[in-house]
Amino acid sequence: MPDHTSPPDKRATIYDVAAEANVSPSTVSRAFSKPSRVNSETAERIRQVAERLGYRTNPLARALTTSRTHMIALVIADITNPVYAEIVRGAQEAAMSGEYTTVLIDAQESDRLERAAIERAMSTVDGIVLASSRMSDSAIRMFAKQRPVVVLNRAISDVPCVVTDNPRGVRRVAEHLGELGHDHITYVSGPQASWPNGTRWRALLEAGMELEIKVRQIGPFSPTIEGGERAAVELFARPATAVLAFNDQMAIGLIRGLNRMGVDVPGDVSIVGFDNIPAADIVTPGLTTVAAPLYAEGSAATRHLLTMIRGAHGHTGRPMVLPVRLVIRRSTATRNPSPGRARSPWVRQRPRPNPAARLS
Amino acid sequence: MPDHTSPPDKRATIYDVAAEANVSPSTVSRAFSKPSRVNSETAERIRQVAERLGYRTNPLARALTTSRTHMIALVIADITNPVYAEIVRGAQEAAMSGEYTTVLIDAQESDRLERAAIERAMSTVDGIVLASSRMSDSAIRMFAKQRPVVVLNRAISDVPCVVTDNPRGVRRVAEHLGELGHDHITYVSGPQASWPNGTRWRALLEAGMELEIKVRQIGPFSPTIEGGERAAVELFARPATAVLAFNDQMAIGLIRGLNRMGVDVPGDVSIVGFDNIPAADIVTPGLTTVAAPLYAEGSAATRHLLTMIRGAHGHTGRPMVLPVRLVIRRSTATRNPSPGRARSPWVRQRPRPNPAARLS
DNA sequence: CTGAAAGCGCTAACAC
DNA sequence: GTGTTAGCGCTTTCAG
Repeated sequence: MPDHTSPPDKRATIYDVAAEANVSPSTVSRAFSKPSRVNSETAERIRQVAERLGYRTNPLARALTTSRTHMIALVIADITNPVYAEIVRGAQEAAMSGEYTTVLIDAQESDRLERAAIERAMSTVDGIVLASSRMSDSAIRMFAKQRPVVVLNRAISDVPCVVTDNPRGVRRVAEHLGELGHDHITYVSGPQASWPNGTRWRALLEAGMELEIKVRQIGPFSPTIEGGERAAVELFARPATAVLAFNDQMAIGLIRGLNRMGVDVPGDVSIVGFDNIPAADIVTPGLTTVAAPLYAEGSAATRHLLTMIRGAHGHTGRPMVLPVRLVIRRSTATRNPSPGRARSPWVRQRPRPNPAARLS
Repeated sequence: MPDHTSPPDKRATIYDVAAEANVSPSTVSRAFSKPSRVNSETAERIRQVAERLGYRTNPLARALTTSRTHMIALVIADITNPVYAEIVRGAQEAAMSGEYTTVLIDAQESDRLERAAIERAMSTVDGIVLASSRMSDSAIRMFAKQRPVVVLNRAISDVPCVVTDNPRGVRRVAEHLGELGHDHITYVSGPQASWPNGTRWRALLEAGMELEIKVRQIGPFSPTIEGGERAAVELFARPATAVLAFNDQMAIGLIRGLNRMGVDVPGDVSIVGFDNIPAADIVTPGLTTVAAPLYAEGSAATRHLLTMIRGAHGHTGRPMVLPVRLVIRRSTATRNPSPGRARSPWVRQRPRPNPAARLS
């Protein structure tokens, strides 16, 4: 049984290899650097010896001299939110293939926590990907001054950004809802510190203008199922026939909350989400939502970060924008399906005993 | 606009502080170590100077001498699986409060990937938490020889483990199903490399024995919604009235797959999952499942790891076992509700147009 | 192409 | 308590 009281095994060092291979330590070092600037014959011998001794270059020592740790930080707003899973995967993959290790930081939707965690990791990483950061622009810029930073899902001038085409997504939602006969859309707002939240609302305002659809906003609510349930209560007091939620979790919460109060989705109200998380496909009714290329987001941001770390100037011009698409499921339907029923959509104000009668 | 071509700002070093405060570097060092073994007056002065100079101790350099990086690795089987979210949170929290940073590694359900990633991180971390590792026992033992390791959701002799009370959970499921009149339970198996998978099956065998319930197993399938859907097809060929799935994702996939084929849950078949992920509460019908204290798992494992890193011998006796509880929702029901209907549960072999008629 | 020497920023022995 | 002296394992000048 291993005893970990004392520091772990001393591994073979560069000196051991050097001695064994009859060369100087610096030659061993050179044999392991990128363009192996060593006589290919001795290089081979060195590699053999290293293999035999189980030598592994010590990243810490290397980092101390090169000031490159080969680690990047990936900060996400909330690990509990499934959207980040694919983003993390994309980032990991890109990092891996660039010989980089990823340190994941979960900000738990807290500005304060996020800053603290980044501050701690700062000196240990070569760069940072900020996915859906809740920090202020100025805080982000401050970090960006000390380390390469790429921001995901947010546009900040002077910092390289990767975003999805929110305006286009919202526009598609508005068109879709319009075609179904809705002339009024309620936006259920997420965290105010969230950049896409503001962007989506503004895009909706604009789309409403062009398509002659009235819009309004309620909230903010927490971007969770629970937040959506709370929104349902408020929505119940100020009825609507079509709702766009900040994200899928909120949309799912909305459906649940409304059902509980006897409101039928999509019979009484159509609901649209954002993100296309896996759960969007398993709720009843299936959630109409705007899908983003999550994996690509993580991967693009990370690749961009790596090029910056390697010396590029991070083209800070326009943010890189990734396409989205509208996924239509069952949570959206034509308004007032039965023509004779021109009443308010919220006719049944009393909870029905069983909300399962939505055969429509 | 910052130029990252050259290494980032040289930060103030211990020497700068020493010079400014008129003390030796080692004194500065001492002033920053745990029991600050320095004249409290000069300690204060040093701290002031450090503050003014924006001095931050360089963790890399520190690690080089102490061989303690203050980082641990947390390896999870699949970041896409929501169970890990809370585990990660628990681990992060525990790590944080122990002044440790967590490096998250997503193994993507791949033995190979897992090993590779750990090998890369190995020399950079002081210890490892292996959550639901897919590696062989011997591989794990090998790592455990080089670094402190705590294994989560798996029992391996000679390595400290934290597990949940799978046998008890399964037992409760069997009892519950038995009370509902089921005399036969089908276990839908997950990954064979998964320890809890085998454990749960064996526990079911045993419980079946005692409670006089017949059991059988199908699979293995991938532990995802898709895997569950595939299992549904196989299940359709060999009907059952009660099913225990390896995890919630599979259970949800099962429900979907069965519904699609015209089989009603829980009317025709009762389904139970494992884990109580958030989605278990939002599917229709709500999923009966075995809940584990996810956050506590992550936190316990990590705290244990930290004590080992600090020199304890990792009491390798029995694994630490955490309690579970059965969460009963709508996916389980009494067998053959209408007494006159003593037919096979799979009477409707043709897909029904609408599976919503489950008012039970 | 290779060796020698210096040092990254910090801590750990030792002395005083 | 505090200063002095060596390094941790590697890279990087600078010579040859």
